[in-house]
Amino acid sequence: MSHTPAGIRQTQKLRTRQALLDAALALLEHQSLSSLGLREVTRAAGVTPTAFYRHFEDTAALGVALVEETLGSLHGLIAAVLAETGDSEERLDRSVAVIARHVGAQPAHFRFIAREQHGGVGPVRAAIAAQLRRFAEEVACALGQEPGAAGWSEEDLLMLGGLYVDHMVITTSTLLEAGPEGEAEVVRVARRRLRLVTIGRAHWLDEAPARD
Amino acid sequence: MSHTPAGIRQTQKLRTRQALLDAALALLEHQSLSSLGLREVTRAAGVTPTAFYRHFEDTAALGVALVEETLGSLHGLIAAVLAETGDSEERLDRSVAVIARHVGAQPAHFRFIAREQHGGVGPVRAAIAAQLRRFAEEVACALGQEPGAAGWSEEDLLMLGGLYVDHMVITTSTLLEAGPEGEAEVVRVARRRLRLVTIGRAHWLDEAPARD
DNA sequence: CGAGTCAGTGAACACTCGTACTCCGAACGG
DNA sequence: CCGTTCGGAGTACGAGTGTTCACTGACTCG
Repeated sequence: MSHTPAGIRQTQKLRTRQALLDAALALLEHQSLSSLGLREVTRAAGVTPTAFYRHFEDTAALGVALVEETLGSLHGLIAAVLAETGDSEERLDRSVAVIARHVGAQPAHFRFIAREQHGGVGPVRAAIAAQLRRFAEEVACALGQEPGAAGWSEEDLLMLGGLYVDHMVITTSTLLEAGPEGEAEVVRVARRRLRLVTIGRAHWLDEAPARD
Repeated sequence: MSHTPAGIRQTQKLRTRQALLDAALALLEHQSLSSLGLREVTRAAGVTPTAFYRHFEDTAALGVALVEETLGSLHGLIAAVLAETGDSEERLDRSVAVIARHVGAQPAHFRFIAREQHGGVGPVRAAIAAQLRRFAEEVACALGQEPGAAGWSEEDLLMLGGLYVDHMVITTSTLLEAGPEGEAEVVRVARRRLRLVTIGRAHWLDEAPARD
């Protein structure tokens, strides 16, 4: 339903495109994008190397597509979690839980992001940085609408949003390293860290100098 | 002076070994370790591919050596900075300044660390993680000896040390992305973030629940 | 001095890689 | 219905890869 105006042709095209993306993601579990071969991907996807060019110009372009696939659908989700009612403590726990659940559900996607955030492929780095900046802005916006944010400058809100987002990223990669059995401990420490930040937030206006 | 018991032979060996490390580091500026070719390195170092095996088993082993070279000499430095007298604000500014100076002095080394921290080469990831864990422990130890740390559990000190270390890493990679001209702004934001953490630290015992 | 060690050489191995061709045949649009 | 479009197959090429092997010659040490 909804709008699927595509014919059989475009459907098949999208199908193989997705096969390429999936195959690449599976291969990227144990290596990084810069060492991923075009042929390697097509072999795993069950297509000929030449077919790759019908969908992506580079493996770099494929990487950018993977970034969109992973992070593109996450926007708004954080804002939604932060917008729910409850005190700081509750919202904090919920946020961490949401992250842990997402990472547990699609580990390969987040491993890819963590790996390529500082990886060797420029366009992919840029795509990830752009998405994370958007996240930071969204978080800052959500924080700005809380009552506790009165008196905060826009710059400090962005700083705080970036802080939260960076910690989100760190937490995901720590979760991936820890594996399922270490998840509980990682979540526990992550919550403590965020709690400390929250406490600092509550006293920010009392003690932070106006300017430097 | 000191102890250089090595003959001409071992000296030359160490010289080419260093040439390999330097060449690799230069090449790693624009790519990641997993895509770094053995031949590529030897070519840049002015040696034949076979000579590589006299020094390293893998490119992975070379990566581990690079980790040691970059982070091995940094231990104690942080503790020294933190041990200096002055209030939190001063120590905080000094720490950030030290980081900025080191990153500015040897950007390639830190770019390598940031890139391979979550990169595709397992042994290198492990080596970096081990070094960072040591840093976190050292920071925790230094913090524990301050008067303000009275009443803190060892676990919370480690949590805080890890928080500082992770932020150190984030700051370095942000500095690298920003380049020399953006350094001042990055340092400014980094200081603010640390200040927020410090404020949270000051009120931690008042508001943090005992256990979860 | 002379035997032994060993860092580095050079050639050859069997691959994999990205890319440029031509060609096929099913889906498309007038 | 028929000509066109186009996703994908197949083949081939040159370049680059990691690794092995026998070898050389300068340094080391008894």
